[in-house]
Amino acid sequence: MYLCTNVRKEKIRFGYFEDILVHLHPISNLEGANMQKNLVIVESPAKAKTIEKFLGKDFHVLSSYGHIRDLNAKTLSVDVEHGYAPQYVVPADKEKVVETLQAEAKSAEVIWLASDEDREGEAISWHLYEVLGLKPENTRRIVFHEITKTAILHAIETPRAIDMNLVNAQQARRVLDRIVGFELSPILWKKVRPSLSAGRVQSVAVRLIVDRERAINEFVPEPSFRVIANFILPDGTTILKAELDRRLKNKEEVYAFLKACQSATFTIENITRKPTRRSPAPPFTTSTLQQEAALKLGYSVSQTMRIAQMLYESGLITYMRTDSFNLSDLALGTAKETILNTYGEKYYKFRQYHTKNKGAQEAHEAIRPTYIANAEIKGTEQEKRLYNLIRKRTIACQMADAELERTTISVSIGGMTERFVASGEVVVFDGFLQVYKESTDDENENETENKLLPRVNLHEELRMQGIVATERFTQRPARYTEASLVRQLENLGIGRPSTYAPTIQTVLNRGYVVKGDKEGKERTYAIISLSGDTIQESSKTEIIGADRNKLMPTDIGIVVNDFLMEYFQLVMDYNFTANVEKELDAIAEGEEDWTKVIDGFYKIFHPTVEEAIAIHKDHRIGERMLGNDPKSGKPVFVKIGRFGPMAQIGDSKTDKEEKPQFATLMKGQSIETITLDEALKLFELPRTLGEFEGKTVVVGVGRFGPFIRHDGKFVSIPKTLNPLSISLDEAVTLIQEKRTQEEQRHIKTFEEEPELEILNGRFGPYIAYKGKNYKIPKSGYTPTEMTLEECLALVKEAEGKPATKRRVVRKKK
DNA sequence: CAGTGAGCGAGCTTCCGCTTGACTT
Repeated sequence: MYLCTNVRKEKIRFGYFEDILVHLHPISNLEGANMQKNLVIVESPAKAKTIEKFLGKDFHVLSSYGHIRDLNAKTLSVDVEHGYAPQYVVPADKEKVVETLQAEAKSAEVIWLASDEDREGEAISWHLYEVLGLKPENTRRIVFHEITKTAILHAIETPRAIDMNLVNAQQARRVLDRIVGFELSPILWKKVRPSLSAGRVQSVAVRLIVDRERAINEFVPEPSFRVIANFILPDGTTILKAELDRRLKNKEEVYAFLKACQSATFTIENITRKPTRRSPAPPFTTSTLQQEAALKLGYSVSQTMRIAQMLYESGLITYMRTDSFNLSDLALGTAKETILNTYGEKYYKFRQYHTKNKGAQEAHEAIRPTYIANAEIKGTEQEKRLYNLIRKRTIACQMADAELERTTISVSIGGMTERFVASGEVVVFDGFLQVYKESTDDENENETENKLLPRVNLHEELRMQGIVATERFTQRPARYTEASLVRQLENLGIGRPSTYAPTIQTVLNRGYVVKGDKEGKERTYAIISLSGDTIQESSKTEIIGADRNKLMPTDIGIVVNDFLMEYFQLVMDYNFTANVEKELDAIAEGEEDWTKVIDGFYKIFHPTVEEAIAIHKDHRIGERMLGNDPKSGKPVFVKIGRFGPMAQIGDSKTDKEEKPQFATLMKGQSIETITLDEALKLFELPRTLGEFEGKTVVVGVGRFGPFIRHDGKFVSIPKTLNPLSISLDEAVTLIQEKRTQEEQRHIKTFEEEPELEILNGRFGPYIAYKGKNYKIPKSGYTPTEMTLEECLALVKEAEGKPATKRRVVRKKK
């Protein structure tokens, strides 16, 4: 137990763990005939399997499956009054692993703790040491950065002690995250909604998305005119397209400029050729793999990780949760060989990439194929595609630069200072581009790039064919995708490779963020063109701001974010994690005591928690007062209700006489932006539109959006119609449409067997029988002419087969 | 599939980082 109290560097060096080294048996002693019992413990079972092959039969290699001990999941488990002492327990799902390891350790001569060489890995070794009740004399701590025979044998020859400073840095990290998460979350349960959560990583992830959405809302596009001219070269046929070297501010400027051009002479004023180079991107880390797999293959972050895990378990790639650019000497060698064999010497270049964070200890390699020469793998189509991506990126990073030539032609306009400029890029030597080109999520990739320019001569006079000035607008900031959010988190040093995908899942699960589409708006823009002697103006429309599969904050996300921003700036600061990391590094260096670091934080943090609870004693977070109801004079406000954002007239706390009225906000409305008038309209629902066929037609909003009720049946109102202003005629049309759809749904029924029907569904005709649905094969059947026997035969056939495999959606709690 | 929301209030929820399976609803 004294191990987790303040241990200074000196104490470590000459203390408890030094004994482990002091009492080491010489290695040679281990090689005796009956002393083959070495137990090596690593973190991952796949790694265990590989290493066991390298070490031979004297070594048994087992896996701890990550951490084996943690703070109790149900309670704070940090004694904030007594030195922040953590209470660790072995979680239920780890009991079996611990049992196995304990039994094996008992009968082993020497136990080698071989968890990763980073903060978490060091802590895993220490927990193993404690939980398994290991003895200093026969326990050794070893580390290796790559899984190769030489690296592992070298590690075995150079064991060290457990680094308690590093362990303490991990304990500080763990305790801090627990305190932040478990002190903030309960405030949200009370003030906003049960089961919500806040934390050092997830709350900042939500903040990024909220901030971005606000920047988008506040963005005002600024127009300007982009001017492009077409010139005819002296040969009379070839066209040179060039853009004016500045944008024109407004129509007046455009007209003035085009008028001046009518009589101007255009001359080739300058031609420059500049060689440029492009270098390959470094090999993949978790976050860059996630980005490229999203851009090139369309995989979600979690999909990429699931597929990569399969490849890793099959021994095809190295570990997929890493932030290291490092490649083993072996990998560098085989990459070289592959490139020389396939592309030749000209294409090879040795490169070493350095991991960005300087203090980082490289626990793993970059993500690469285990055997780089291996171009074809067995597996699913998805696995093959991801493998190819990884392989190409790995090979490309050891290839020569691409050499390009950039040509710029400038055309002077008689008597003016502006120039028309055409630029093009030609690949002189493709180098790494032959294998891999990095993708970009920049939507305005310039179309004028990468084009071959026609041959022109200096001082040549050109004939102007036409000039077109098109109104363009500055672009709003882009919404985050899963992958671009991960990239931003990594840039800020927030989160780890193993948590990027789960963090996104958490903020989605809590309802802070949704992944979805946004419809664009139409915008008109002006085009002013000069052709021959005439200047013409026209206008066109374009759709702007449309988005697919982007992350957007919900009302709950915004309300929670604003609350956290108001009271817990320290934790919400984009630099908070980076600052914490500095402290953790100091602890790892033995310069700081971990409990003192935590105390420094807690003394600032905890009072803000108390303050937030006190101030918000009888006020819920996120309520916004809109004004008073003109009819009753009662207050109208919006807030987060049990079922999401809602509006309310009257307050039960001040008004004991009458029950308040409630109305759910409609899709697209937000607590932040809704006006009093818009909110009051919501209370007009449900509204009776009139009668149809002697029955009332009512419009309302339910759990699944706006609907019309008539004769006990419901019809959804499509997005194109506004439920607040829908007319009786429109409603009747919808009811009739639904009826014809219903009729078409029933293709065929059978008198003999009323339980069996042939129906028309979203995916075409199918058989419905006793509550289950059965597919009708595409060929060989005409649904309208099928007999009952044929149908029953298909049902029987389907029953015989095992149920179609279903994808596991999510573990339900 | 479909109009919910207080009131009296038990007992529950939650963090971040390591790592893989196991439920077939």
